[in-house]
Amino acid sequence: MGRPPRGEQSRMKKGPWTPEEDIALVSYMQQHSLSNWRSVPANAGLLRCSKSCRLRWTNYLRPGIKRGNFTVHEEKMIIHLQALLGNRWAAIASYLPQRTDNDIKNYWNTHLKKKMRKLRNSRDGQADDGDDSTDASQSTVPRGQWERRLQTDVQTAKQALHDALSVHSNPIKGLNLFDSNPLPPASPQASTSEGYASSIANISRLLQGWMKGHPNSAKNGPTTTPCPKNFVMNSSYSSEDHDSNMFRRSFSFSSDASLSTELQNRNNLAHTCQTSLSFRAGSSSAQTSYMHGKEEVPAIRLFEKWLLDDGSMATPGLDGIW
DNA sequence: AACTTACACAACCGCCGCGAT
DNA sequence: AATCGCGGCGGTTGTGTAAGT
Repeated sequence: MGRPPRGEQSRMKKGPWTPEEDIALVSYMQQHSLSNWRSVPANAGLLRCSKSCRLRWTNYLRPGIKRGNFTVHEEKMIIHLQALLGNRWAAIASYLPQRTDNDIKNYWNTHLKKKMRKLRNSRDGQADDGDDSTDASQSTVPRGQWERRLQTDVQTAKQALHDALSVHSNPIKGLNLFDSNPLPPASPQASTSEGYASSIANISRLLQGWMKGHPNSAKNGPTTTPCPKNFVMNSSYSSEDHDSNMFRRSFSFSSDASLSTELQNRNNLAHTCQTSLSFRAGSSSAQTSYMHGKEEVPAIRLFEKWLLDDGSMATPGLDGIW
């Protein structure tokens, strides 16, 4: 194999992706089953490194990604999964299949971290000291206190995750987190997706412009314009479209990529559950939950039970954020 | 209107784990 | 067992835009 020569690497393009590049990548991804990312840039005719292509695909172009503001439900999930798992955004993202880890990470860093800090300060009656840590890992706390705090945090996480999973009468006893229909926004403000919408709208408009100039699009009316195989660009884009629906109207795919994505996410969930159990195994206060008599309980069931049982938990300070 | 600041999000960088050789 | 390349992850930076002065 071998790395690309330095000179070649330096010729790689950086910075924001253009609509043409997006189209090239989407087109390639639709026509080829992905064997390795390394071959993608050359085969798709892109002057990008494989990493950049992978990132662009997974964080932006991949079908099934939900754009726009986070719902209260999602927000709760993130906050408490973060308390539970730490900054393991990929693991957290596996619980929110339509969101990317990058998206969640950004949302945490720009919104939730501040929110949590504010909350903590108001609870502790302290001024904002700029301390970003929000989990049980604060090293300044003495060990005994740290353990109690960890227990409290875990307890808090359990309660709130329980709340989050129960929102909108979610008929779970199991983790039914894969509803393909996004929950309705909790407030009119939350329903606006201007930030993403504007950027996607821009891309869509640029794509339209590009398609107009494209020979294949000549004489085509405002209907769908076949571009690559399996890839259809709908040029009747409306700026009133929202979130992923808008995106789907701009890019519609005939493959079942989103389905496979969901299946993958389900696998990720199972993996995450196992990971979480391993995580907890490191905590002396949590090890007993592994033992359910002599019965061997599947990891996912155990984790589910751990999350959802014990409904009498206090949620110190977390109510009232929303 | 011009400039500055804050914010949101996209993209990059560096590290790590894993599998292949 | 050691090495290498790839893919994935989390932290950080860059960039465009909105809000404020």
